[in-house]
Amino acid sequence: MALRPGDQIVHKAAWLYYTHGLRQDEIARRLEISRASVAMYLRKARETGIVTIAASTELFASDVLARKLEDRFGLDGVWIADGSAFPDPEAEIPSLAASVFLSMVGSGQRVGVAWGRTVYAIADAMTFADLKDVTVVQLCGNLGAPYSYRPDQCTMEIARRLNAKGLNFYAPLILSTEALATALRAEPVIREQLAGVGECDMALFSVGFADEDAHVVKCGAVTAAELRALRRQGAVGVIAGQMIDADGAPLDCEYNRRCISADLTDFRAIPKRLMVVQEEAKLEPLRAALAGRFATHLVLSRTIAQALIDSPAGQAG
Amino acid sequence: MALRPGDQIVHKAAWLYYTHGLRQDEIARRLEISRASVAMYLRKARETGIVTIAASTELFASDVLARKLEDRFGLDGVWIADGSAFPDPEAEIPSLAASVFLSMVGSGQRVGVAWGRTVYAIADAMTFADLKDVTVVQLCGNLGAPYSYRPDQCTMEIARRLNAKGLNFYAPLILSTEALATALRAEPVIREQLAGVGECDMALFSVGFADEDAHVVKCGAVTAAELRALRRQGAVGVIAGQMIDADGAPLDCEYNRRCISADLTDFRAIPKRLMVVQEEAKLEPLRAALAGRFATHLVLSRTIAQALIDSPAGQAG
DNA sequence: CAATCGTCCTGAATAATGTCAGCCAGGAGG
DNA sequence: CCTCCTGGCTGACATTATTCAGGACGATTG
Repeated sequence: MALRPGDQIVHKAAWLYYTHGLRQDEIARRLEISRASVAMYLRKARETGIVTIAASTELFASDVLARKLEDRFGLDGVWIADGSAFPDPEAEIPSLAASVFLSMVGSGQRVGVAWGRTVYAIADAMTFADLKDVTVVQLCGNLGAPYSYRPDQCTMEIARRLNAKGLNFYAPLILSTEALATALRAEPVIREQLAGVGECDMALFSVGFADEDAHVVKCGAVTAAELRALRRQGAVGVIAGQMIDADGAPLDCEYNRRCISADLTDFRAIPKRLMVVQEEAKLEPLRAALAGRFATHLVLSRTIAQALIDSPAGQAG
Repeated sequence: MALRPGDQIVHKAAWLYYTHGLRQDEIARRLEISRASVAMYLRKARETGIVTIAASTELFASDVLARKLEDRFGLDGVWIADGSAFPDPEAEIPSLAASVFLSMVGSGQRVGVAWGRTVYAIADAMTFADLKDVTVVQLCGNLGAPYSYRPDQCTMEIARRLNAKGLNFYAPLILSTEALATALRAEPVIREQLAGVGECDMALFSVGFADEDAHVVKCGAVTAAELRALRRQGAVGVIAGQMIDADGAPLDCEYNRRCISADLTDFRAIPKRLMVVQEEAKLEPLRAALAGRFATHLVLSRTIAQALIDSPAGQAG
């Protein structure tokens, strides 16, 4: 808590520049250092979250299509990335999602984080912030080692950016037998962590494919054949590692019972649940997730948003 | 909610510049406008809170003296302005307080605001922010017309800066008889507003002098003679227009009963209560306010903080 | 104790940004 | 139909910020 002496001057420069609007040369004079150092300190201040710069996401929320989606699916907020703020379309959804996320978290909160390529990209696009007393908890177990978007990495990276405490989950996502999964869930450390899900103020997650491209397949937790079987049983999407059917109900299957992850009923009790969908092809899982009312807030691309509106009303909303 | 077409381009420019880090000339090229316009839009975006720039207040909180005050008076946060971030010592406390305040409010919250020179100065120093669903409520009745720091002005100004809804109090602060005050308190509009105090998530206030310099005297609500009498009865400070004694208890006096303002017990039920003390001479009222546990968070100058530590332990902490 | 390394700093050149007088289009009023 | 006015935009220029090669200083090591 006590500032390192080297950081003090960074804070001071940042304060004078951003709060009082002094010019860099004035600051240099007052602090008796060179102008170049001031510029350097200011960059450091921005990079470490000593100063926070946030642009409004209003642009993406103020849109008829967004309003329609809110009404149709009973969502509290929808943001649509349409590539009109172009640079690098790949980066747009993650950085929009990161901004929306940051505008939703506040000091003192507890946020649950799932995992996946999308969540990792969001973590990566997130600016550093200087929040107080924030806890980031991992919503599901871990994948085997040599996989790049590991759940614990998502959690830790977001925690780092928010200047928050990260709570990792010390269990694999998928176990080989139901019995082992049950036993592990009963372990105090794990039970506590699972119970903690209900205390989150918000959640950040995406929805995954339930097909051969699913992360759980790619990382070897499930074979392609097993997944095809699950699909025949009705799996259409994956939320926090668990299979859901087209109505958004957790699939009653052996796979889900082998899975160590947030209970989806507890999950739905979290007041704010931000879902981010990046891939154009995820219409089916997305519809399932919405039918299951997993999200209260949604970030997606214009094309998939349009597809959602065009698709038949079905069981949702 | 639907952006005015003229604002859309401002949002877009702000997004590209601050979120994606493009240069102004790139943005100009993409948006097919001149670079000068981009610079102008960006200024507008900063001025209207489309982009928010906040510097950490850590510098002022990380200090042994602040820690000591927290321990001694059981406060959740203390910030000390010591003039080391110099420009214009007059402006330092208000802008620090404004930054602290902004870091404490979040979207969806309800904040109560008292009044006074200090609160007005804070409102004035506050940057514009782009919060959602915030309500700013006035904590006490209004003063007579031709006075410059009117409670309703404080409320409305802060509401304006936060992009929030302001709820004014349609009653005078002081009435001429107890009977009238009682009758007025029973009016539905007023009763509702008074009841609303308990629902606030945070409060912003200062503590006033209980002497001839008090605002209530200057603005003519109370005569100097009346105030001397109150002082003899034990009044040492003023919180939201009401007299408190050295122990921080509301003074049981006719004046307080004529006063339309937040019930101080309800007030203390607000979870976060930020008190700001600007004047060096306010040691006595400050001690009273702390003894009464009105504040959970405190912003003050180094000299008065030091005086507080040096003063005998008394009944506080 | 000198050599080596790393860190933090600076001056000067380069790049980016802020400003302002003036221009243009469109609306109101004569 | 012209004139004036307003608001929004621009080009050119002045100001301000960033960068980077190199220098100073202190710590570490052989």
